[in-house]
Amino acid sequence: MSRVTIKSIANDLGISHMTVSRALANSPKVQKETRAAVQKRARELGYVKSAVAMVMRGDAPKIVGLLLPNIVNEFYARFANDMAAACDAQSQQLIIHLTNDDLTAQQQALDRLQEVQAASVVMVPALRHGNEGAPFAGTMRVIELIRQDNDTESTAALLVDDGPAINEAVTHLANAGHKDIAYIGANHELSSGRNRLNAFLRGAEAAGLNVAESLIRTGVPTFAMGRSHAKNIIDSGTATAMVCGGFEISNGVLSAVLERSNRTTQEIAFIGYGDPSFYDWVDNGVSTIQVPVTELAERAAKMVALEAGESAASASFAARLILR
Amino acid sequence: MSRVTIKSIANDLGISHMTVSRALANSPKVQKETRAAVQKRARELGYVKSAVAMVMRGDAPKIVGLLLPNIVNEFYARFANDMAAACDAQSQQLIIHLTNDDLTAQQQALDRLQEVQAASVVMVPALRHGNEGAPFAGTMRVIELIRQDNDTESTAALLVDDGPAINEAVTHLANAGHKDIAYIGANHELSSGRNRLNAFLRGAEAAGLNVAESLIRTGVPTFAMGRSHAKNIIDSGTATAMVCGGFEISNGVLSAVLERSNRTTQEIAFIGYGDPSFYDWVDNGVSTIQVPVTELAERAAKMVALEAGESAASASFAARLILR
DNA sequence: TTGAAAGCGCTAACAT
DNA sequence: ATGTTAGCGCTTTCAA
Repeated sequence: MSRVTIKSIANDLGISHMTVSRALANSPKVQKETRAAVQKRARELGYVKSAVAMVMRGDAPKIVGLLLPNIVNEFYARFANDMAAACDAQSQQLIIHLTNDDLTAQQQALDRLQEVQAASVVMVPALRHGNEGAPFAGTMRVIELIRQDNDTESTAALLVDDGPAINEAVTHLANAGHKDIAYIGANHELSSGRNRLNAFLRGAEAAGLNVAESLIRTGVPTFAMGRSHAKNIIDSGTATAMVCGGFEISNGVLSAVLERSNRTTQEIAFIGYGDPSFYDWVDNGVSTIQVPVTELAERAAKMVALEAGESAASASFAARLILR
Repeated sequence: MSRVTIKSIANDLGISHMTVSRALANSPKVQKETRAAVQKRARELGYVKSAVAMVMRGDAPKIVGLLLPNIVNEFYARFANDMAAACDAQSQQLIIHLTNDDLTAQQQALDRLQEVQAASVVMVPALRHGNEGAPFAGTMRVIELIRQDNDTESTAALLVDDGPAINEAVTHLANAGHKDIAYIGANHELSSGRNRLNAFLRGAEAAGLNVAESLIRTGVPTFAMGRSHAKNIIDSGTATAMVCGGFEISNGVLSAVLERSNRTTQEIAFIGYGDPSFYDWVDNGVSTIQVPVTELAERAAKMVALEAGESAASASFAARLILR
């Protein structure tokens, strides 16, 4: 019941393991009949070439790592889905690790991937606070997704150019008569968080709005964070509209909006971030900032398919404001 | 720039590679100072033990395969998420392959996993039609999820006992006055599909309903399939309620229901399958058959953690009818 | 046309 | 306490 190897096949057939190796590689230097016989026997025995041995010999292992905070949020799920499909097409193995935006978990995952000699890692970098060390990925090709770690600006990144869309969202709300617009978004330790907030502020300024400080809420981007800030803002009655800057946050805010809308007649406008399919189905359609998942995943797949030497170039894809 | 190995460290330090090996394993048989020196140098050089070499030596590779039709449907996403978390905790690598319910893709994925010596595979088996061969997984431990392939009834399976809940769903609709209830579900080539349909039929019979054949729709369980059958049923006006038997189907049916509800005042009752979080948010809450994802994933994680020898026992978890 | 040897990184089993 | 050898599965190089 042990593994079928070229040696065991060779033994079985009473020939050398090299002949088996050549026969399985369809080498013309082995007798036609022997070749056929070997291939037949290999099939019968259920022989599978050991990728492990090949890697030991020096073949680049076809392994891609994917590090995500979670895989339930539809943005991450879609990205993982598209990456998995692309990897299947490129006969790469996709190894997924969850970080929950935790640095320790992230580093552990990176270590594991190094152990198996993963060639590339696509990761949503976890947030670092001050003195914590930068993630270490050894010789693996790293592609940062959505966010960029401050200390690794040399590594390739796939970012979302969401500034214009966020700006437009604010303008849209202002044009609709909203004077008090709140922003709930990811903390500004990462460039993406800062950029989103800045886009919001610029939009407000352009619309001639004065945004109270209490209406700017940033923090670790989680469902719970979005939900609690949204509840707080709604209950305080200090804003008539909210703009989100983060996938999880957006869902959290949405849940708060829906819950509160059952109690009061007071409507609060809300523009989400990310575009899970159900945003079209909820509450007569949720307006949102749509992030180009497919493009991101396609580009990521191309980058992990690059040869060992080639270096991947960063890229940025535009987000779109979807009004419903 | 090449990989740091025990040999390269040994060279660097002018000692034998075995001393390095022992030092890194914290063996007491090596001088305390040497041990410390080696460990320090290894850290400096960024040494990572090669999992590949360990597997070559005979260590069981800590690799788990996960084969899903897709990873976007929230049930699969949640399962993958929980499995990934569990695997991280058990220091296993989780390799995900998408099958799209296609047999060829499924077999390719299985072959890849055999190549890397995956110890276990958790898979939602793709549907087979008649003469197609059974999936071949070599010596890997196979755990079938949700559905069970007819020809592999010996392999372990994690199933959902949804009969009672489906039955209850029909009863509930009948009690609410519905006389014409449609069923849209997975095809009956797999036991799960048959079971669901049977549960529906038994429920209808118990309620004294005579279900027209045109109201029973089964087929390959996809979003599009559910959507088109639902549209057709709604437009024909032959039913006042629908029950779903499949995750993707359920979302497809829901999309049709929502689309049609914008045009007519005629309400059609609908009981979904699976419980993505947004079912609570859509259309004042969608009633559904809730499948115990967490329990399934937990059990799956336990099964893949078993030693090579131990065999995993099948299990079944009860689904619940959630009324909203 | 076939076979034998060597080596990828690692450790158990023997030397020393 | 440290070093040497051998072997896991495979292919490249060299020999017959």
